[in-house]
Amino acid sequence: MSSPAVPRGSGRDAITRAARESFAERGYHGSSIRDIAARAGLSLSALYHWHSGKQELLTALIEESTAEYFRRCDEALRTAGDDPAARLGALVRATVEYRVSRQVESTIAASEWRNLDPADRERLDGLRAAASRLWADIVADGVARGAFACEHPDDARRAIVAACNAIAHWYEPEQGYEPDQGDEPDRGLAVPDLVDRYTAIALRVVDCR
Amino acid sequence: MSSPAVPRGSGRDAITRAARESFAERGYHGSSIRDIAARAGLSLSALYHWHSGKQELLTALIEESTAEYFRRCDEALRTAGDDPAARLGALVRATVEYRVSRQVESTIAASEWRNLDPADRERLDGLRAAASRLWADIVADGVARGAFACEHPDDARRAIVAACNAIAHWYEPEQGYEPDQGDEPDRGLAVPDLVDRYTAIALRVVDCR
Amino acid sequence: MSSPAVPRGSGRDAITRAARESFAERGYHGSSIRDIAARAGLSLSALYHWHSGKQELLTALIEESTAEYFRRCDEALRTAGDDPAARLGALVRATVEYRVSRQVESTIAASEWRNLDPADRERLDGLRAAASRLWADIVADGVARGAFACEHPDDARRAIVAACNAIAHWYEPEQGYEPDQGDEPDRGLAVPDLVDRYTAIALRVVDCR
Amino acid sequence: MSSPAVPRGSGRDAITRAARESFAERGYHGSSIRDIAARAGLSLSALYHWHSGKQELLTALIEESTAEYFRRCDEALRTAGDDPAARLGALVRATVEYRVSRQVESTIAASEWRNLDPADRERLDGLRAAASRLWADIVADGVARGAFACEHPDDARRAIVAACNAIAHWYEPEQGYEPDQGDEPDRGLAVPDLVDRYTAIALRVVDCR
DNA sequence: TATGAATGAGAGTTCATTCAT
DNA sequence: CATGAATGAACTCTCATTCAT
Repeated sequence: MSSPAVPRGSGRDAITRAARESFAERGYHGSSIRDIAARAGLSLSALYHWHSGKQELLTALIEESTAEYFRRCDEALRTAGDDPAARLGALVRATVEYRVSRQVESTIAASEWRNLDPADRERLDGLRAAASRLWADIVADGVARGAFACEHPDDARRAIVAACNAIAHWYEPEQGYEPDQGDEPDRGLAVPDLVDRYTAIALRVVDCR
Repeated sequence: MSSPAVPRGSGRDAITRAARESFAERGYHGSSIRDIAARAGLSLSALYHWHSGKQELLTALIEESTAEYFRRCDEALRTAGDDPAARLGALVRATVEYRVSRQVESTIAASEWRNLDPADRERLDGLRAAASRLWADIVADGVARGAFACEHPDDARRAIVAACNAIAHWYEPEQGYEPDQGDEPDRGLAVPDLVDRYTAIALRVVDCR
Repeated sequence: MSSPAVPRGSGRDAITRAARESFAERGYHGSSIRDIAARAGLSLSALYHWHSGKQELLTALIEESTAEYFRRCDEALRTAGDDPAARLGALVRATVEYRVSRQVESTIAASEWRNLDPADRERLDGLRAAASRLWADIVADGVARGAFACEHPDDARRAIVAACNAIAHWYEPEQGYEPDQGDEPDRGLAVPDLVDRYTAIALRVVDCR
Repeated sequence: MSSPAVPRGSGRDAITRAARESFAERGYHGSSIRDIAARAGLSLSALYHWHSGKQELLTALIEESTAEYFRRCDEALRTAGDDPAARLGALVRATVEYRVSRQVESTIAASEWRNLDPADRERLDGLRAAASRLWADIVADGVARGAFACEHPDDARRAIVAACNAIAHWYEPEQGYEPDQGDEPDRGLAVPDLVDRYTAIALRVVDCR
């Protein structure tokens, strides 16, 4: 009847995309796989042809996104040298860029973590803890070397991470569809500028000399 | 037959409590009204005797919690005088105290906001925006009067709010059940100390002179 | 609209009855719980109000029927005295009466045994083996005491049991709805007569002197 | 990629074999056509290339097996002479040999008969009735000629048939994989011996002089 | 020959809710 | 006040089958 919205053979991506949208809008438990399949322009059965179920859709999404975050952190720190401020800035940059480029996925990861199945959650909890350690080590090092003067490094770290993460909740990309709707001054802020701003904030939070 | 877990007449509260627990653990869509009734030690029908439905349980919880936040902000600002730093500190205190004393409810409010029914959501959106304005006005005022030197007041505001809000995700109250298990240095930190720490962070974020 | 086929509160039995019918007609996997609920004149949800699921319907049916068989065997042997022929006759009577009075359930038990869930199956396998031993002991005893002259007691036992069990496949109770349709001479044979016939056969199979 | 488990061109048989296994293990409605294809080491589409569907797999299996039973009965009776005992023995032999050599198929035929589609079922019902008549005629003849003294020929016939048919439920072929595991005395009994035993039983059941 | 992609119908089960008492 | 009984809609997932290549 109507021309098929999805070209033959490309069902997998269509479903992944639809799942991402639906999880973002309604949450995991609020999303029905019927809705996901419909969004993808496919039948319910096609979804099961490509994926093993609803849980797998969530797991794949979160896992891929979390892994990317780690890759970004790793790369950023590898080229950051030894200076605590530079290292802190590198991590801020990695986090901000991740939160902006993976705005939807990173938000889903944050809010639907508990809906991972236990085995996957445990595995990924490891990654999370490792990330937390990256931040903690840098702050501790900065304090130890007298670069950072903050009295409560753990709170500083948490504050910085929370601030960076929150970006995904409000940021709207540069070239939006409705540029005239300019009631939000930071709409369309370029990412490098955003990184600079949050790096500055982070350095103040740790009280960098 | 079995001794009633719930004293007569206190059914309403028992249900409210059970709903709070369940929403916190599994989210709104992940919670079943049967599970809530069971947690409360009551029958499904008793739940409907006291409340009009699942939606109402969520709305009441979020509304009450959000209203309390506003009361706290209001009171804090009323006694804060005119100094920008003092006013910012007052708002930080109100927010931190709220996030700690209403740890569970405030988290639910944040994550289940989208599941409010449209009418309620719209109404409460107004409160949210008002809160955002409280913060924004204080920061703007501080910048205008030269008390705060930060270049990007909106980002500063967002960072502070995010940091304060995040407290609910990790804070564990003072008198825990296992005080010896001291592997988390900030476990059981007293609330006034917490307020001081986050006030200091906030002042650094706005670059207060 | 139409008067309810099922009086309030009596849903449990209606469903049990419907499940028995459906399992008998179509087998376990061939029966849908939608069909079972419809046969019972109830909604799908009512089925789940009374039972925990399809599996439980099968298990309850088979378990109850199997237990009854054992009760019958037990009682029959308790009053049978010591004579091997009498004891064999007692077991034949118990089996025939069971197969006739529980015609449908016993057939389901036989054909759907493999669809029990593993835990239940294992438990009931114990009962089955015990029944087999009852038969085997009697035949062995009769042979040992020279009462039975058959050369292959295991085959004799199996033949007798198979013959008794098969009754459920063809027997039609005495007062049928259409007594004129007399093309089957044994239709409506009285149970005591049936017992006598099969007792005689059993005694010939073991070659009773 | 992977070495094909199934040699080219032998797909048809592989599927028939797999269907037989699956129907035997799980029953018709409990078997999925996907599982059958997987067992056969073929794709779902290959199954449909060779067969027209699930129903046909069942029909073919039952039909072929039932036809073979008739061939065996026919042949056995053709060479059996006129003596009632010899003729009864011939039918016992045909049945036992069939039940042993087609152990799996004959069991499926018995238990899945109702799942044949109506047209096929009706046709094959004719064969069944004819078989029943073969037995009945022989018994009646023996009784009429004074060779068999049993009082209830129909019950005798049913008992004999049931006993022979039951063999398929317990018999284990001669050359098992673990011949030492001799806890079942009749394991591996040679077929001619089995035939002798059941012939003897049958003759006792009809009370042959 | 043989395949991977796609489908509609239906499976068992759980949901929030209402009714009769 | 409070209950057990009952419901219809929706859920995730599997089914046998067909299509396009």
